[in-house]
Parts: sequence; structure tokens; C-alpha cells
Amino acid sequence: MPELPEIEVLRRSLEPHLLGDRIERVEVLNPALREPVDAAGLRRSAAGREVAALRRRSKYLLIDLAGGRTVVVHLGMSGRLTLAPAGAPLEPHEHVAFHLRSGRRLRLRDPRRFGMVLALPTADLSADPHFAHLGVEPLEPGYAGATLAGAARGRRGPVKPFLMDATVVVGLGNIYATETLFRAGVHPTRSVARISERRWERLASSSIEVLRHAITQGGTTLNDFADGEGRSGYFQVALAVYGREGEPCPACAAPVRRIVQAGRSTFYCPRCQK
DNA sequence: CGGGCGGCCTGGAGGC
DNA sequence: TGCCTCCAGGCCGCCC
Repeated sequence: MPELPEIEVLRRSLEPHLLGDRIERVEVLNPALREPVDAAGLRRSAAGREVAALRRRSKYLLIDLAGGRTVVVHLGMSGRLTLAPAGAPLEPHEHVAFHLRSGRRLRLRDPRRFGMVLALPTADLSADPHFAHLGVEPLEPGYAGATLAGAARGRRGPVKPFLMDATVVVGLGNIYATETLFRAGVHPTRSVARISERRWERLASSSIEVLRHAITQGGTTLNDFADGEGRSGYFQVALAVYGREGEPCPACAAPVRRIVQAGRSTFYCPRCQK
């Protein structure tokens, strides 16, 4: 489900509640996620620790704890991480619950089980195999057309899967790569070898605009995304082409087309995207 | 080595 | 109402 904007929205919604609170107890209800949850390790790392910071890297939420360890949460496709009041009943597909000093519990539900939860030493995060290969953060300084152009040098293949390649730039999944291409006026099948400097600049700035706009709208809720307090996002109404096969392009009214690239749906306007 | 594809899972939607 | 097929926001490993 969630791409960069959704995780950033989640981070911001949880931050005021979790900062300074303490994880009293960790309950692993069902360890079967993409990587089996190491219940004992998670407990050792997190139980009795105060939350020192909430960060995000790529599509991972990072919960830094006092004592030098970080709880890493990935929502996969269908994960939800929400705060529940004390005594709230277990919900279906609840995998992990962090019981807080405040009485609430931070719980992870994930029907499709593509998510993950692990605890790592905070200082070594970037060296961990989950993070070591990741590319630049698109909302941090230094990301620009030259970043993309440099990564594309010597490569071939269509630009859409390239934008979704997390070793190049992180956070762009199927929705936001699709919307970025529309905003930049670039055809999704165009080879990365045939994109000008100016187009790379446009792609970079378009991606930043799309991501920022989505964050201000609370992310995109197609089915299951919700922030830490269970609120849905609104960006789905602002999607220009994603999920809109056959509907008129918002710019020129030509019917939006759907194709499949690398096994994923791509939507584009055949007139606006060259 | 880079790119494409299947597989991991469950649930919801739509067709019949 | 029920059954079947298709599809879904991520990511990894295998294959060519």
C-alpha cells in the first residue's frame, strides 16, 4: 500500500503521541510476516525503553528508542500501524502490539503479511542489508535531475520501473511514479537512455511536487491506508491518471490508458506524455 | 550486471 | 447467494 507520503503521514501522526512515551511490553501475536518477527529480540530491544525519535527512511518507519536501538516497521502492501486505547479488543490480523506507559497500545495489523518489524542498533542502520542499497531521499537536499541522470548513465530500459528502483531514489512506488511521469509529461515506456537533462530536471521536480502534495493531503487511501490515529488520506481524489483507465485526462481530456510494465499497472495520457 | 518476472499472502470487487 | 477469477500500494530472488 504505502509509499513515501503515507509513511511520512504516519510518522507525523504518531510523533506527538509516542515521543517521550515508553514501551512497557511487547506482545507478538503472530510472528508470520515477510520476515518472521524475532519476538525475543524485539522484546529485549524495546521493552522498558522510552521513544526518543520517530524518523523515516524510504518506506520504513524508524522508532528510535533510548538505549541505542531502533524498531523498524515496514507496512508492506496492507499494513496499518495505529494507536489503540487501553483495553481495545484484538482485531483480526494483529501481529504485534507495543503496550505503552500511557496505557494505549501501538499495534500492527497486516492481512497480507508483506510487512516487517525488526529491531536494530540505531548506529548501524545504514549498514544493515535492508538499508545499505537504498538510494537518495527525494525530499532531502541534493536530489535533483542530475541525481536521476547520473543513475541512468549506462542503463537502458523504460523510465517508469527506473523511477521505482529504490537503489536510485526511494519512496516512489507504483502510484507516485505513475503520477510523476504524468506531471512531467514523460511517456512511461521511454528509455532512460533517451531522456534529456531538461527532462530529468522536470522528472525530479515533478516527483518532489507530487510527494509533497500527497503528504499535505494525508496520503492516498485506496483501500487500507490510515495514519496512526486511523484517519484516511485524501490524495486519491487528486490522482491525475492512476487508476483512471478510460477516464478523460485532466489536462487534455484524451482517455487515460493502462499498460503493464514489469508486472505493474501503469496509467498515462497518450497525448500529454511523449 | 541490469532488467523482467514470478512469488509471497489475503481480501475485495466484479462477472456469471 | 455463491463461486471463480482477477487485481492490489512492496520487495526479493531467480532467470536470461
